[in-house]
Amino acid sequence: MAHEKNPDPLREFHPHNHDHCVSDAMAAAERICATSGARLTPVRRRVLEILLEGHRPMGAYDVLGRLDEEGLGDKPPVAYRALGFLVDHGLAHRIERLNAFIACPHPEAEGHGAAFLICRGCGTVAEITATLPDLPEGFRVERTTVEAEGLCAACTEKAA
Amino acid sequence: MAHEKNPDPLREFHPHNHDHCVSDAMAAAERICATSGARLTPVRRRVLEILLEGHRPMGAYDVLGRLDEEGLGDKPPVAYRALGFLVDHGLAHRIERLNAFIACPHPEAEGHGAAFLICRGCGTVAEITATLPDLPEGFRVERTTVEAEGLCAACTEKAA
DNA sequence: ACCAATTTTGTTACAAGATAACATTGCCTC
DNA sequence: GAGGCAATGTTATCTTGTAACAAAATTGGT
Repeated sequence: MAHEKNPDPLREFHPHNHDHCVSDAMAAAERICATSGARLTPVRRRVLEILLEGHRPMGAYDVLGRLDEEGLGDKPPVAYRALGFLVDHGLAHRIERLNAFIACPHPEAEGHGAAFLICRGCGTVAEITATLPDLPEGFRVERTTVEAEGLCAACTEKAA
Repeated sequence: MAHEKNPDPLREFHPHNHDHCVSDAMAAAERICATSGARLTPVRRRVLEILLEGHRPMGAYDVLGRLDEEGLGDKPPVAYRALGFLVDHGLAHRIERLNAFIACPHPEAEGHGAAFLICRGCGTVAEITATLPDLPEGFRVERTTVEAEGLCAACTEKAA
């Protein structure tokens, strides 16, 4: 079974039924972990849900606060370890400019070139697929960080 | 007077006369500040020199340590303010993945698309110019972060 | 079922990175 | 030489992230 086609990449900037994002991404995460043998333990699963529900970048300590409320842990390594697991398995991404993490909305489509549009107005972040143009030879690229900060359409209007 | 043509972008990964980098970039910085009216004060100038001499990404506290040795200040804001000035004026860049700063080797050629190749073997960082491929419409990009981590040619050999 | 190996979790204690806020000094202009 | 602005000095605190080790849970072999 193949994954669905990648929907509107700017969906994040518009109203949409976010429950679908959450349930779809959770189902995809289950499949990915089942396939790879990775263990989506309770804390890891809950952290992924928190990120998906938050629907925007969250700092490790934001996530930790949520875990603490739910009795799942209150020490930094708890959050960092779960977040590290999710990032390692492509279920979440780290947004470097924000020192924050965001759930990957379509983890089964990944591997290649994830890029992020960060609206400085509303804080929304959209993940898009961007192929990085030819970097010089003589350097073996292993991971890329591509983040664009600016204003989404709605915030551009408001600012006008 | 126009600036020189951009030399080998992977120069950073090879031996080269780094004194030239330093003096050229300092001269360019002086010109830029003279033109724009920005004030390249002693601490700011010295921080730029430190970055240029270091020739690789340096954390704010690394820079502060150097300043302290020279009696130029020992409180974090001293370093952060000078680094902020340099970044704002395109004389240095922040490498997000490393929480570090690096001098711009050719500040008069900038404005457009700076990207960075980060060798995880030797820690060297090269700045290149990369045009970001078409991002979706409906988002006004103001700044981009493009960083590629991997192995430079020399470190790839060593690892083999 | 039991043991050994590995992975995951729990916890302490820090290290590292960054900024808010306010006082002071220097610089330019009129 | 007074007023305004830019830059510096300083305190204190906040945020982000990790090293290190102990304890518990899971897995796999027999």
